[in-house]
Amino acid sequence: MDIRQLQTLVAVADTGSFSGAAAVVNLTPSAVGQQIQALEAELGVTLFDRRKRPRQLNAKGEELLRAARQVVQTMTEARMAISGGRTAGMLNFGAIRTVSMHLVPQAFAEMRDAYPDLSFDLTVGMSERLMSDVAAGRLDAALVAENVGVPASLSWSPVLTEPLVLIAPRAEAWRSDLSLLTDLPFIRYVTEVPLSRQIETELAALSVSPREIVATNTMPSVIGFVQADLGVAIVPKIALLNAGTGTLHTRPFCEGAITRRVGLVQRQVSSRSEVLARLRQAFFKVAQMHGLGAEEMPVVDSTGG
Amino acid sequence: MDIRQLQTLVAVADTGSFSGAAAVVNLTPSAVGQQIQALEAELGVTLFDRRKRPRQLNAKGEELLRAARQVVQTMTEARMAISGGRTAGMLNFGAIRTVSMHLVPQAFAEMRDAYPDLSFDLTVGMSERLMSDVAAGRLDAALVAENVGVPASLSWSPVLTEPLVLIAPRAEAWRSDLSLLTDLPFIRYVTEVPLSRQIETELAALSVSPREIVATNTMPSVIGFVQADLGVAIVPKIALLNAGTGTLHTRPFCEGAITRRVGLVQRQVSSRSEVLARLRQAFFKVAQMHGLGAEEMPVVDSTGG
DNA sequence: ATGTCAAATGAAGATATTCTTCAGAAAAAT
DNA sequence: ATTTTTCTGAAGAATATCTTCATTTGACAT
Repeated sequence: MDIRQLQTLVAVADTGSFSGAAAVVNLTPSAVGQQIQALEAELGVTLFDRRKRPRQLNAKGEELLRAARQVVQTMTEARMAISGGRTAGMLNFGAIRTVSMHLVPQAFAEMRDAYPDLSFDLTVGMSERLMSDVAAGRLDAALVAENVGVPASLSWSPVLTEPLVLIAPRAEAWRSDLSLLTDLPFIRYVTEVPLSRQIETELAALSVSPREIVATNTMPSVIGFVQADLGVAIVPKIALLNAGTGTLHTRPFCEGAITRRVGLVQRQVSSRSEVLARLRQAFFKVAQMHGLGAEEMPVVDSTGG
Repeated sequence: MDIRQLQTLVAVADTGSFSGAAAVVNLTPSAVGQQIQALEAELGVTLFDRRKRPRQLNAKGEELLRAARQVVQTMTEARMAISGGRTAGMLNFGAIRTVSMHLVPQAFAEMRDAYPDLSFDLTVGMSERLMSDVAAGRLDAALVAENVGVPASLSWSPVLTEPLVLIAPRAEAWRSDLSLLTDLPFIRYVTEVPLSRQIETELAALSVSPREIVATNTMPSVIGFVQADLGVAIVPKIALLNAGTGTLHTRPFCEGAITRRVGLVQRQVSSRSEVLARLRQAFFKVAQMHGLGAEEMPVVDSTGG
């Protein structure tokens, strides 16, 4: 089965006639008919209702058509990716809020030299939403948290490992972890993102049930409450890049054992894969500058050009 | 470009050698080499690093390999779907909670006659999660709410339209909609599912801000609170099938204008599509028996067998 | 180094496929 | 009824793909 046959099937479905399709794929109508016949012979079924005159796909034909569209789509993407790839134009990128403020802009800046004709559109959202936007093609890629279900058509690869840190007012620096969490009020971060669930889970695992005094749903306000001497909180280290840490006491939570991984999701087959491989490197570099590096630096394979 | 060429590329990647691949695809090593060369010629690039001896894919080769795997996968599915389809064995199905109790079991019962060798595994969850499970292949299909992002590889088609109804204690039946919502306490349904967001939105659109007295996160408990005379609530009509409505006053919310559509998600290309088309019909039938029918009954195209 | 060996490439010929051309049939449009 | 458009079929040319067999290549062990 040749992909060109699938392409002509798509053309037939789109134009509504064999001869129309012939014009689209630059063949004679006869050749189009033969290709369709070849498909029918190979599958052992008829694809068209040949009694009606505007030839109409039957159920099996529709079935094959859906597959054909998908195959043609991925092969077109793959061809583009292989022959140079789209290294210019708008790259639609998504990121979760914590990394959207410093990490992403700095990584984008790193890219300016290598790809001067590339521009960026950044969408901030929650991991699940960003993931489904990538799957649907509305985004080219996104930086999202780990542990969200990844469809088979997407790939997730780690970019940075954020430690979770315990923050408290300066004056309380002398206390132990346990004392901070049980003797001082706890500022809870309540949203629907995986991060807030993860913090809850980790606390429960340590059998710590802190006295809650304030619950808020934005990271800056969590930090603000701690700075205002109202209690302690657990936040990803990167969130502290925004606020001056002068008035805060910061320490790794659970000796840095509790971390949260953030990675790049993209479609398995994407015409942007070259740019994205480069972007991933840039993220690594910037993450390491902030002491958030993941396990190992990715290698770019530049052979076969 | 022939799909067999992509298949041999996959075989080469899997076995690690041309001759190994030759055995897999039932060809001579020479033919395998020629197929790879044909691919390279068509794309105008080299795919393998030919200096090293266990031939290794280069970057472009890996790119094509990902596309090839995807193409082979979808064509295999499509072939199965076309040649009879998998109408026996375990069908992994997902559903949101409200429909999992009556609608789904009844629809499954409808299927027993047509497909006696088919068995069902039902997973209950939230729409987003179910959707990503379908995309990842862990489920064959699922019944989920509308308005969640649908990846391009999936299709969503409506199955039932649930009206949202206002429920109140019997004694308050004389009140107007507005009076019920503003003069009586409101039992809020707070979860992360789209339904609870939708209810909030609709209330806000009507400029109604009810006095909240209780917030709870399960549908049976919402109904329980109303039955206990604590206030009014807004729930999908289908949720009332569980509880006896004897003690409740029920009326359409906004004259039935506010509805919530539930539909079937499945992969665009699936070897189960025949069974799923039939199942969708069964859902329609059962939904109409409960007065929840969507716009129109789907037509099954049974030609071309 | 050098020989050995499995594996990949290359050339040649047989086979199969896929295209175009042209003629005929069949449905739609005038 | 006639024209027009659209599809099918046969024949032959052009192309592609397979197998066979000889040759070359690179890895590995001696």
